[in-house]
Amino acid sequence: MSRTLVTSALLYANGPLHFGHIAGAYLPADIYTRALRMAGEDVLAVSGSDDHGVAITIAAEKAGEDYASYVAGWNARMRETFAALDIRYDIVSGTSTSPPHADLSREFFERLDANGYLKERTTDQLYCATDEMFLADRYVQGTCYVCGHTPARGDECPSCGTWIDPLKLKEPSCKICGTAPETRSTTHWYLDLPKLRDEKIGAWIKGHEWKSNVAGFIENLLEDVPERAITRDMKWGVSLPASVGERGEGKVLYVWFDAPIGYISFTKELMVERGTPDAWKDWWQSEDTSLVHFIGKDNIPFHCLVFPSMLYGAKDGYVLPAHVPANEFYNLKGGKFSTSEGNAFDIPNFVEQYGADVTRFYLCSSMPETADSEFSMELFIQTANTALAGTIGNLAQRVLKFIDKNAEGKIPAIHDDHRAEMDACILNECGAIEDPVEHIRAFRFRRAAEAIVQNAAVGNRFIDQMAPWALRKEDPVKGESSLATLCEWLSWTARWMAPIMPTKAQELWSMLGQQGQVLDQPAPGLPRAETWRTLRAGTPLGEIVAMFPRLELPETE
RNA sequence: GGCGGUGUAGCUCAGUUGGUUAGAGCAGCGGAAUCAUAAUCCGCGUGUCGGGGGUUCGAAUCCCUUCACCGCUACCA
Repeated sequence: MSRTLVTSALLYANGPLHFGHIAGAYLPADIYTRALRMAGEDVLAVSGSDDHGVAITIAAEKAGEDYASYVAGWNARMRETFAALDIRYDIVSGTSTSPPHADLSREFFERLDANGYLKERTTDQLYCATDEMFLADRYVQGTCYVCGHTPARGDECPSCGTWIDPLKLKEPSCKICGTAPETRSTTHWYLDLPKLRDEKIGAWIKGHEWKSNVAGFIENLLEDVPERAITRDMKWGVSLPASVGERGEGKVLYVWFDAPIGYISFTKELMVERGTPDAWKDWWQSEDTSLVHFIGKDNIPFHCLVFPSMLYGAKDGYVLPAHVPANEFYNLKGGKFSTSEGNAFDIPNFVEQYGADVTRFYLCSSMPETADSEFSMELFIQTANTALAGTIGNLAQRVLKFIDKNAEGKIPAIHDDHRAEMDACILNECGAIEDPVEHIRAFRFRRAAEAIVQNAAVGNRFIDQMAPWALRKEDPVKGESSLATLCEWLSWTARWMAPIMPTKAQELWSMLGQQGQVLDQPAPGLPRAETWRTLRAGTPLGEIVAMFPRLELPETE
């Protein structure tokens, strides 16, 4: 049986999730997972936090917290945000807490080494004796040796644009404590990406079909692939395997190396919890698995080149990604989402005010699929009121209330005399019908959201055309048939909505008097005249509520 | 500086491997209907596809150039 393994980019644990992350990597993964599951497929969804790296240690020290609790704090915030938005994974873990992670990461190191893909190299680097650490370029400043500008960062001079070699910087100082660093030599391991590219990954990338916005990016990436260091001189991280001996002392795996391995570690962790410790191999080392990485465009090099290189280089039967549906960036109108500037919404707060499904729908319909896009409060409110309250919510309301008043609150029967006419009208004459799940499978999320609304509009045309309020007097039996048809349509609407708006879909499902969870229903696909009617006449409706209350633009905007 | 992206109707965006009169949603204008959360339905767009040049029988779609805005610049994740 084929399986789909869905991953969402691990959140770097030094800040909260904002809508850019959500629209880029998490919401699409959740929608995709739900849609495939409705279609009866076996799906595993994995995500979590990326906990290592210098940025985190510095931020934690600034905050006066130890690394582990600092990271745990952001991880907890991430879970809250997922809960608020109803984004679900089979496991959300963290690279510093997942039990199998350190060993598995070391195993990757050893296998890559044994297979000849690692190189050891000694270089000089700046070392701060006060902070007891080698300084990354961005943590050094000094005077530019080309133009004399001060301060110049360790990587680039803001004045003349020269690429700075930190070792040549005049009067270098540590950005953290301000003291002058010294030069020390250190040994590191490098991943031989050029070799991996030439052996396999280059051809694989060229032969693979990528999303259009990904394709261009990685092609020219291939031209100039560097060997990349995969170790660092610091304490916070995964220590090197014992097999490298004392040369590995005081060193850890570089954060980008261990981070993607987290996807595998978390899967292992989950399978251990489930009592099937070997089952992770069915997902990671089976030809039947379709591996899908949801990421933002900043992660394209890692997920299309580096991580596949690692998976291949381990030579342990790992699958390579089938799809990397990277999104572009989602900006806040007039700027970008930034945690530091306070122009990022507090998501749980936002959701409490406007509702999870409305938020999910708007993010889905404005997702940066092919180009950067933006979040606008005005458009959010407008979308909620026109597409959701107006087209979908109102369809449910006008049909169900009418039945409540005029048809005893039970699903009416379709009469044989009218069946053909009604089917032809709603299935063929009231407008094009699209299957949202089909779009979701193709990673066309915006189109999927649009399709749901379009299908609801078909229902609105049908009711306007049939005018059951007039038929009630002229031809009551036909009126009932039209209402029966509309109830069927609403049940399809609920199922079409489910992956994107699970809670609202369930609400509609219950209003129709249906039992169980709408997400447990098979994905509906497109209705066909012979088989599309499934409701039982006489079923009493549930309590009728307004699905999408109209929203107003806040004054403060 | 380098690399990359974007620039299509008032707004947000689609435009597949170049090909009939360049599309959607929202907003706007006109009309119909009144079951419904003043929610629905119908009709209405002469857009220099940022500017300029080129390739082609034919380009928003390929090439060159130019302007504007944006992102990244790899011991940053």
